[in-house]
Amino acid sequence: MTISRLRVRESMKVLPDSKEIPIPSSPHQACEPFACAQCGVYRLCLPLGLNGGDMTLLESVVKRKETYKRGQLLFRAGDRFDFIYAIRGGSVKTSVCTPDGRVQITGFHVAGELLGLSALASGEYSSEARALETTSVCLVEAERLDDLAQKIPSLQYQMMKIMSGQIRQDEELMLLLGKRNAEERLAEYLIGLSRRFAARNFSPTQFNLSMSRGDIGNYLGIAEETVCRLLTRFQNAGLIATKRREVSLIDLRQLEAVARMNPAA
Amino acid sequence: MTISRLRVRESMKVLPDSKEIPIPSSPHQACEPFACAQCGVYRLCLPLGLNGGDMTLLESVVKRKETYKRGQLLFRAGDRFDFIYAIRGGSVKTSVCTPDGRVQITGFHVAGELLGLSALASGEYSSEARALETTSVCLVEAERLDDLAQKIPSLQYQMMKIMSGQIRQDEELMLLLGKRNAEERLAEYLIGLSRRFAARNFSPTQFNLSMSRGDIGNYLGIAEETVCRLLTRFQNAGLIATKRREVSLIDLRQLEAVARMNPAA
DNA sequence: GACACATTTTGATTTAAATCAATCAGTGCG
DNA sequence: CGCACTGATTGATTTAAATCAAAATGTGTC
Repeated sequence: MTISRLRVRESMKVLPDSKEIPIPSSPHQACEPFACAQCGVYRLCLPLGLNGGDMTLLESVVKRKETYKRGQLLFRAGDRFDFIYAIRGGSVKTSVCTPDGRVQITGFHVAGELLGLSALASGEYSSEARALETTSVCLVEAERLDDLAQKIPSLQYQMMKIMSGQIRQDEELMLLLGKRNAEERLAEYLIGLSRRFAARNFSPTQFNLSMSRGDIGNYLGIAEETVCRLLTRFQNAGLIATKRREVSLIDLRQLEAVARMNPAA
Repeated sequence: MTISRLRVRESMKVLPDSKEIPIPSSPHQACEPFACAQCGVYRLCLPLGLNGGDMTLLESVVKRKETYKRGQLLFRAGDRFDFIYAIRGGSVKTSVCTPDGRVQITGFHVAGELLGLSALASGEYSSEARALETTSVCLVEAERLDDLAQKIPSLQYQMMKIMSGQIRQDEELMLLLGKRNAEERLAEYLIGLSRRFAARNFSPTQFNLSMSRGDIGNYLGIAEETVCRLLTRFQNAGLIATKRREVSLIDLRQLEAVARMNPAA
């Protein structure tokens, strides 16, 4: 009795990704100490009205500031939960995988975003995080988080808000993975990137993808080849222009029509 | 230039679900007041070591205890965030949808689970929740949540843990939607239900599905017909037995092999 | 600069699952 | 009871996207 046809599809194979450096025993150079208040992204990573005193308190638990190079791991699934990571610059992908090695990328993260929140429940990271390019982060010691939250009441609330936002974002991704075709997924993806860049005062119509076509496909639940074909199709239709990892969104309105998600904009 | 073929697939259509009662202007009977400490599921909905005093405090903000009948809405996406819902008994489905009306069910929830957490970030619910059968819930006023958290330090931490757990669970669903075939999805689904029932001291091998085949398919990102076909296939293979919504898991080990997720277990 | 290697692109073919189309239980009701 | 209705099941056919295959384009390194 064969339940399964036992054929292994491409999408189910492990990403080889030979570019990935195995395990960095210890991350790279530590940055010079500096104040959160002077950080360009602190508003994003802690979007709360901390007063001066609280800020100092916060700084006291920001343990280290480190940089990772392309392909390096920040943490892996199963690692003990030691730190919350706040991205200062660069970009990171997070992914989960099945015991048999299939990988699903669950997010691409840029400056101002927090990593490692899902580890709170169990004390170990449930996903892995890997730098897509040279990336610098701040680390907040998990152990001192409780302390800190006690001393800064608004902090815990803010963190809950961030987690709540994460849940909402995950709901969107589920909707995308479950109910949208390949074309809509990719259009939606480009629009989403555009919005995030806009929120960070980068150009919303012209940007550089730090992730490969394979990563995009994996994230969107479609094959790498399909990503290429669709990009070509969008380009031929005059919606975008691409040159390798450089993308220009030419007709955002039409792109939104393809994504069929945000009627107005 | 046709970007999209513009064909509307079944999976993209709105669920008609004519059984669903439009909007219950006000929910049904309110239960008699009672103590959380005596609630059969309080350990599940607040898995924390509250001492006597804290428990009393908690009870003071549990606003109402209500029941909903099959098909009734607890809340809708866009509604103002007024309450966190804790399920005492019955079951609820939550879903999100696109502006053009496609629906993705994001979870089925049973006794001891909290609903509405993703509303924290924006102040309005991002998903809708609908009772699958007669369901009773406790409501915690959102406004008094801050207060309460201040007074019971461990509560906020526990809520963060719950949210963290939700994020983890969503990651699993993304993996399932993005990287697993129909057979694996359904097998995994049955196993997941089994575990949840086991955790609540119900039979892990024999249970009643409160959701329709259509709901299961929607949740798993596969067509209703595919759900039926696979259930038949599993049955023919001697893995399960089904009679309408009654399911028996006969060979859990083999079922796990099909899901190919939890090697040991 | 040329070799090795990684990434992207394009084309041909296959396939898992969707859609289309009946039919078959259960359930409730006048 | 028999009629209407919802939900579940099974079969036939179509299709979107995967897989297989190959070439083209970049990138880094010694």
